[in-house]
Amino acid sequence: MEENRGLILYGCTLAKNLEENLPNLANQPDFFLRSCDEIIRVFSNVKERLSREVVPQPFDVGIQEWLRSGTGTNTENQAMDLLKAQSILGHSSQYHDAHGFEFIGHQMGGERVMEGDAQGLRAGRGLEIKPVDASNPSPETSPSQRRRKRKDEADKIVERVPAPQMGNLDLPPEDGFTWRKYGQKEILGCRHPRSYYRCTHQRLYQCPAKKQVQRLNDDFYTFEVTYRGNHTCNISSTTPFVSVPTPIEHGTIPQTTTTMQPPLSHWLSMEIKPPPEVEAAPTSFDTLAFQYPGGAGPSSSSSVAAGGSGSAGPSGPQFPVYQPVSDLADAIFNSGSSSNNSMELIFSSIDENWDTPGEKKN
DNA sequence: TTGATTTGACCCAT
DNA sequence: ATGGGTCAAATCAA
Repeated sequence: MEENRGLILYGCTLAKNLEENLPNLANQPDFFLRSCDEIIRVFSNVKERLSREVVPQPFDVGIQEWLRSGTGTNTENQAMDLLKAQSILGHSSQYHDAHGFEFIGHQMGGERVMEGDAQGLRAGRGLEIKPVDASNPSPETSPSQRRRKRKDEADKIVERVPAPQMGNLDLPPEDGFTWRKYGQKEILGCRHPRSYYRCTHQRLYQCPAKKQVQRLNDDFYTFEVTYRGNHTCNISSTTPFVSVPTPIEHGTIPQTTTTMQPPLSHWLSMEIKPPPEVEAAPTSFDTLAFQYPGGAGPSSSSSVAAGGSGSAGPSGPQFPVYQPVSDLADAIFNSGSSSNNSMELIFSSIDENWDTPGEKKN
């Protein structure tokens, strides 16, 4: 099952890369085809594997269980899964991020830590996630409650993530959601100002998610990101199918199976090495390589993730058994190269076809 | 024109 | 009284 997860993540990653580079592929149909073939190969592999496994429950439920148990704060597990996936597919690969960090995932006393070999280790930095109290997942909902946040320390998750090492160092780490900055303050005892963000879709969807971003006093290259509230908007800027650590997800099963995004800065920052046959393609696979948001990558200059999207649908991660690749390809072809929402289009298209009968949408 | 960012002011918890 | 979180007008950028 771990291997399957890695394969799926790898497939999604390839699709994401393809989506991000659609504008560059207009004149390279051959490379586009090869990329599609690779995606097809990955998902076909998953399909075969799943079909061989005995699944004692409906497939989509199994996937949701899998997502619930295997994601969330386990970005390092995703890293290892992706590594395994490439191994399964016969790709020689090492697991590096865009800065050449070699990731080592391990667990320390309940706290999950992802360490990089270079500066990350030097600074004792890593992915640090502190779910505080899952039993009280009450997102802020009304203006009258907004001043009570300080009391409600339970409703937050604190992460430490590495800052971009190149490009605009002031950009906060990407986490897969789109955020709108609404404030910045100098904080007593803090060398750097604290920035306040809320979900871009706060108004449209009454999404209460917020985050604070602050550099550490003693490590300019590390952000401490505090998440509060739970996304209800179902709209993310990047890859679907993965869960982000939010208070509501710790402990109880969320009422809505809103698919959350991981701190994508972590697994998006991991370079996916091209498979040999793709490397040999006329166009280097490097054009599809991940680039760190805020660095030289395709990210927008804003504080948030670049275009692309990947709504997983409000009824939770639906996963295809049949037709996924053809639908994906159709969506890509129909989305147009200039669309910023092509992935959203893709996955909404997929959702339409993969919705399990009986499950209702929001 | 529209959406995002900046920044000073305001409000509330401590 | 003070500090942290948010608001909202002004400004910027696409």
